[in-house]
This record gives sequence, structure tokens and C-alpha cells, in this order.
Amino acid sequence: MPYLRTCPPQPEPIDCRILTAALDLFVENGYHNVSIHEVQKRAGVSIGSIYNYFGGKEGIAQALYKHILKELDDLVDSVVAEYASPWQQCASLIRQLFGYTETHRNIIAFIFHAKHNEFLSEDPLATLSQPFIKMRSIIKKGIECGEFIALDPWVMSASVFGGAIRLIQLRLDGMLDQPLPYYEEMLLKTIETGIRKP
Amino acid sequence: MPYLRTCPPQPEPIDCRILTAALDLFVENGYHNVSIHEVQKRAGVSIGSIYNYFGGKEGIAQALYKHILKELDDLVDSVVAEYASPWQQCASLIRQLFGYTETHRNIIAFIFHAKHNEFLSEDPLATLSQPFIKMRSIIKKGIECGEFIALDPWVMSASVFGGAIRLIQLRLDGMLDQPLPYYEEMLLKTIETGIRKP
DNA sequence: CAAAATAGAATGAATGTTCATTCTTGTCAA
DNA sequence: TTGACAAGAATGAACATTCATTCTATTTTG
Repeated sequence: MPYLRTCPPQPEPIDCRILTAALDLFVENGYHNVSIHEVQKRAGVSIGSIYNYFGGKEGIAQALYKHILKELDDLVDSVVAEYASPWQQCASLIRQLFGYTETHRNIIAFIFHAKHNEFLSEDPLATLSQPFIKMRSIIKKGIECGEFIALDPWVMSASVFGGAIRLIQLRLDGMLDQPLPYYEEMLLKTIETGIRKP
Repeated sequence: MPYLRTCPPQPEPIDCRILTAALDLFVENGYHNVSIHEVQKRAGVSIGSIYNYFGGKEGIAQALYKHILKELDDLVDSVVAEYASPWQQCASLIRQLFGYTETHRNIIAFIFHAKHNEFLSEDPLATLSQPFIKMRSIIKKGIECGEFIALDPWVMSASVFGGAIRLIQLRLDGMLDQPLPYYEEMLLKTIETGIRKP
């Protein structure tokens, strides 16, 4: 079951096994290159069970997407609760995303390295989901409270998170020799220098 | 024919018509959601012609990919030839990519907003292609000549181009109200501040 | 005239889904 | 306590559809 911060129940119920198997296959091969019979085999369940729980292939992907976005949302909430300053919130969030890219690779990949609109008909733009909205809200607060320079919030958001997302994708593509925490303070330094109000 | 800086021949030969039709359909719907008969109809050619010229569906995508990467490569070369300083090269490249995102949307989308490894078996990582290698080479020169701070080249590359790529994707997803040139100087300002050696 | 290009119907493998059947669990009545 | 029954979960073979590709016939070109 694709949790970031929780332990999966044991024994794992059928629906969780389907989601875990599907996540691994979708990330490894791309949604469209995975047949539902492959998910079935990897999860060790019957074809009919998949339809019973999720209504079909897209239903699996939709459930995965919502579930992982909820996990991300909780992560953003915890960061906001733990730190007072918008910069610290951004920095901590990037550190945690980098850490999870190393430890929960497929979960991060499913949200940050996929074209959801190619296989989801409902709400396929991750950037319109709660966690991303909250991330932009942190940026706006940073501008309002004078910690960040006052530029367009989309620009500021791209400046803060664009480089981090890029490194995550490069790591997932196998381009980087080191785990992401190796690069993290360097990246945070350039971001901070670029967006902090002098 | 998906050129950035050239005018297409008239009358357009069959292979160019196939590539143009496929580009539009692949970008609009995602490679896997487009059937070869749809490409056929949009290009106004026969099914057999497609196999004659490109060997199959993947052959079309591969030809598009190579062709557009060559266009990008030429763009990078022209920028390097026109400007002496690495920062000016980066800034000009980002400006031009933003401009082309507005005027040649599908060409930019095919390279910067797609998961090539889901439909190409040959060289599917754009970041390993010539234009991207040259972009990183500009970064390395910036570090060597002392214009940029001396951090890991992958980090610097993500800091310079990560935010720009993110804004391109947001624009392609319809998130931004304004055309990209509206945001460009703001973004360049934060990037430059973050990576310039004091 | 022969070779290459073009057209489009036919092909069959692959895929997502359905559906009849079986299994499991809980409830109720004797 | 046990057996019958009902409901829902689980199964997997069969099905319908779609798709990329092949093949055959025709047209065009050198």
C-alpha cells in the first residue's frame, strides 16, 4: 500500500495489494504499457476482483492518484505545522521530497513524473490538487510577510519548486550518481539566494 | 513539418504531412491514445504510406523526436554563437524557448512535456540528447569562467533550467493567464540572483 | 516496362471487460 | 449446536473490441 508515513496493514487486504502492484507496474512501464492481467498476476488476485474494487483499469489509477495526493497533502500539512517561516516550510518540504524519492521511489514518481491527463479523465492536473495548492499558498505567504521578493506567485513557485522537481526527475531517470540528499543543500542555497528579499 | 526556424516546403511532401499530423495528435492526446488510422486521416495519406516511410507507429514518433531535437540543437548552437557569456546564453535560450512555447506549442510540448521512455525504445531520455548536453556544457563554462557559483553542474543546471521548464509545462497545461514572455524577466531575475557569483 | 509509391481492406494478437459460477461468512431458525 | 439460507466477495474463462500491421491491387514515376 503506497503510504509515505504509515505502515501498511498486515495481512494486506486485496485492494491494497492491487494498488501496490499497479503502482510498481505503472511507474516501471507507463500506464499504457501495463495490461490489467499483469496487475492481476502481480497482485495475486482475480481479474473480477479488480473490477469489483476499482471498476476497471482507470479506476485503479484514479484510486492510486487520489491516495498518493492525500499522502502528499498530509506531508505538506505536517511541514506547515512544524515550521513558522515560509522559507523553512519550502526547504523542509523539498528535503522530505528528496528523501522520499530515495526511499519511496514509485510513490514520488507517480505524481512528479507522469502525464496524468493521458490516463485519467477526472482532475488530471496534479498542480490543481490540494497539496500543490497548499505549496503555492506557502509561496504567497512568503511574499506577503516580506520573506520573499514580491514577484508573480507562479514565477516564485516555479523558482522555488521547479529546480527541485527537475532534480527529482533526473534522479528517477538515473542521471544522477548520488542520492538526492547529496545535492539538496546546494540546491536550497541557490533557490534561497534567488528568492529571498534582501 | 515541425520546424522552429524554417519554413516548411510547399507542397508539403507526404512524410512531412504525416509528421505534422502525428505531432498534433500525439501532443493533444498522448501517444498511446492516438491510433495510426487517426494519423492517417489527419495527414490525408494511406495507411500503407505510413509504413512505407516510417515502418510503423513508433517509427513516426522516433522520427519526430529526432527531428525536433535537431531543431532544438540548432537553436542552442545559434544562441551560443550569438552571445559570449554563459549567462547571456542561458537567458537568451530561455527567452527563445518561452517564445516558441507560444508560437510553436506542440513542438516544445513534444520534448518538454512527454514521457518518451513510454513509447520510444531508442534513446528515450531527452536529457541525454545533444541539445541538453550542450545546455549543461554552457552551465559548466559558466562555472569555469567564474560567472556562476561553483556548485555541482547538475544542481546548477536544475537551478537555471528547472524553473523555466516548470513554467513551460504550467503554460502548456493552461495554468497561466499570460503568455510566457510576461513572466520571463521575473524568472530570469530570480535565477540570475541565485546562481551568479557575487 | 519495371520498380517504387500509394491505397485501403483484411488480419489476428492483445486488451479491457463481462458474466456465470464458486466460495466464504454471517444470520437465523429448529 | 447444527444446518439452511442469503449476501457479498472472489474467480477466471469467455467475450467484444481495438489496434498496429500486413497484404494485395492499383497508380505513378523514371
